[in-house]
Amino acid sequence: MVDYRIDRRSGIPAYVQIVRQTERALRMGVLRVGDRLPTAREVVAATAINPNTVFRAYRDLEQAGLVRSRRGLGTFVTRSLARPGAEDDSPLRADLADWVARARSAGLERDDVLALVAVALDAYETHGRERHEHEPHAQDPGDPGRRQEDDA
Amino acid sequence: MVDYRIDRRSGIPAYVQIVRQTERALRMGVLRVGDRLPTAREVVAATAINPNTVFRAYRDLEQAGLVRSRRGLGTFVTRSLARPGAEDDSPLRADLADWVARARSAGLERDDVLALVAVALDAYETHGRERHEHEPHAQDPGDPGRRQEDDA
Amino acid sequence: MVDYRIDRRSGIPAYVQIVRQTERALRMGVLRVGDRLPTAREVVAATAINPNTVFRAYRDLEQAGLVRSRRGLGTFVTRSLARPGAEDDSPLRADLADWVARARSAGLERDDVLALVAVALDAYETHGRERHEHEPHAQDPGDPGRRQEDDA
Amino acid sequence: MVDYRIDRRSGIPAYVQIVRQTERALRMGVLRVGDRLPTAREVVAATAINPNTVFRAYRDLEQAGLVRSRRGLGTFVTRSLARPGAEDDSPLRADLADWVARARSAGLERDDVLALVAVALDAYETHGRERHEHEPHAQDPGDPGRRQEDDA
DNA sequence: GTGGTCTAGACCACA
DNA sequence: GTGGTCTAGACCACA
Repeated sequence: MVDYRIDRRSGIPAYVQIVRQTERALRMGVLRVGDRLPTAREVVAATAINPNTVFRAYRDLEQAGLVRSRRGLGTFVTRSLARPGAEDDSPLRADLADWVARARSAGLERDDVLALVAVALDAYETHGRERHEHEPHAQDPGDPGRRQEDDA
Repeated sequence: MVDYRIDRRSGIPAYVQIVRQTERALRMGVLRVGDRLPTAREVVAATAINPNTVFRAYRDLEQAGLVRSRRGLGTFVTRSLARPGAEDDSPLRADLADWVARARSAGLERDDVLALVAVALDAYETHGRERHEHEPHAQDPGDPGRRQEDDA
Repeated sequence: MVDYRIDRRSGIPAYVQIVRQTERALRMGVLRVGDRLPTAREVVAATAINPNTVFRAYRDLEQAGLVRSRRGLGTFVTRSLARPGAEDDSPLRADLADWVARARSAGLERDDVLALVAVALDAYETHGRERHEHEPHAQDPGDPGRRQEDDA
Repeated sequence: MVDYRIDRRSGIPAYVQIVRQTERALRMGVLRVGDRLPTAREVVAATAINPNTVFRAYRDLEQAGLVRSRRGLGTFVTRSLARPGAEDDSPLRADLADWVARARSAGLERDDVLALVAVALDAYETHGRERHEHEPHAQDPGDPGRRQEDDA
């Protein structure tokens, strides 16, 4: 079950926060095709935001083709964003956990970490790709896709 | 020089994007005490947003004590957010660059990476801290600070 | 300028009525790329529906790629649905006007006419296509496309 | 036998779709006085909607005086909306079929045709009536009746 | 009970 | 001034 956390001081619209947290849950495999999202009432109880706002977020997700709302039944996941390589037990995740622990232990705050990651991603997308790649793979090197606003 | 990039589709207010990008530049040491922020005119030229929106962002930064506007001269950084350990040539950054390259090469998109990092941070803050810490340090483990909404 | 007419007894949600009337105006060339839709306030003044409802309709149109809302400026047409053959002075339109006049003069109400047209369209899509076609043309015969609920 | 088609993406309540399709069948003479409407069970099997929704539609039709539900027997048509001039073999219908074929062959989509017809009806009701009428008839020109929302 | 529409109204973002 | 978010609350549609 996803549990949404709304940060009212963040300046990010609550409905955007719900959309993004849902997408993240889809990417991480926390939500799978067929799963039911929490009902508007449940989200309201958990987050103290208005049902209309939840509804707005779910509608956006529906238009993105990720979920389907069925009146009287609930809202269900229709498409996964899960990626192989992002599983719970993958070496990538274990190594990341180690790195995060080192970074935090070295005195970096959460936001420092996020800033570093954003910069590292930018660097990779701009010029790092070639430096690191020793064998070609299926990635489209020209189109980084619709970037989520991670830090802006 | 910071160059702001405004993503109009992100749903995040433009002025919030400017504030966050500025904070990130401060954290990364891209902006240092005494540096001048781009003028509203420059930002307008680069981003096609209204100067009032830039002023609004700079006002917020000033209230946060990070910059100081001096009439007729410009807006100047008054406080750094740079962290030791986040320097350009730090091992942390090199290791992160490697990890990012592996993740991207494994087929993960930018957003997948950001989701993984957010989850790793959450895990660290919740229960990973003890597991990974072998020697105590000065961080107050109870106060992660005013968290930037990274993923919401 | 489009002027929306909301029929509150029709059972069709007001926002759907606005969306459809806008699409119709685009099809008929009444609205063209670059044109500004009436502001929410103007629609409210003309129709006595709530600004939020107008907003909802315009957002749907935006997500359909037909218009673009710009804060502080208004909402603008970005894509035309105009079809050659549907111009004001086309023979098709003149002949239709004659037919409508005959039908109405024969005692058929507006709804009778609409029912007849719907049936004629169904018949054409099902089996009439071949009967009437003497020479092939570019139409895709298999996919009638996303049918607008005309009569349901 | 009417067979209802529910378009869930249309935004029009399912029960309204049933009511309208029934009315259309009555207008076209597809349903006649004494005919039995499909049972809720049959509609459910064909459309996957809830029986309560069918009942709701039939209740509306009954209140409009068009049908009568007889417990245990079914729901029967009690009033026709058929119009002379709309028969299967009428010249009006043949001419309309030809016009529709021309329009579709010219590249107009179903929705284009519906938009054209709606506009032609509007034009006729507004000012075309006089232009086209050469002999008076029994229609009350002032009362177009309860217009069905065709396009809204 | 669950989703969906609509309203009135406050307040914010942007030009 | 124009669009956009959010709330509270009424009421409807559907299962």
